[in-house]
Amino acid sequence: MSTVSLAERIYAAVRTIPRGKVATYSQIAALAGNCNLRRYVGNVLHKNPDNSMTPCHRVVNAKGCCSGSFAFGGPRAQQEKLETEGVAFTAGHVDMTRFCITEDDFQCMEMEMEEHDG
DNA sequence: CGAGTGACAGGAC
DNA sequence: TGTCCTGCCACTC
Repeated sequence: MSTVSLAERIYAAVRTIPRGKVATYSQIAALAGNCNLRRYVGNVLHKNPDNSMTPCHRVVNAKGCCSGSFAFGGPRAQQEKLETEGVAFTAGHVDMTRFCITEDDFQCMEMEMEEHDG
């Protein structure tokens, strides 16, 4: 069961995003245990933008862009980080058809979550 | 029109 | 107090 707080599970979910992929808020929320937490995901990421510990640059909205209004050091930094990992940008946003996590990735992430959670 | 989304804001416990 | 959840609502497809 959950031995950690919900916020920590959200971070853990973000950390399980495979390199070279991105995930949406809904997917992170689902991974954390409740798909209705999608609002809380953004909330919690904003409250703790410690991107050194949590690769929040791999978290984008459903369209594949960062919010635009706010990001750790600007949307530009997010793009550069992602490009370094192999995530290509198209017309200013991530090509979700290629870089959004798949169901396969999702299940791997769930297993990793269990390992961390116990 | 309905369904999905959200880097918010605020209420509930 | 902090953590969790949920509403609103404009926007997109």
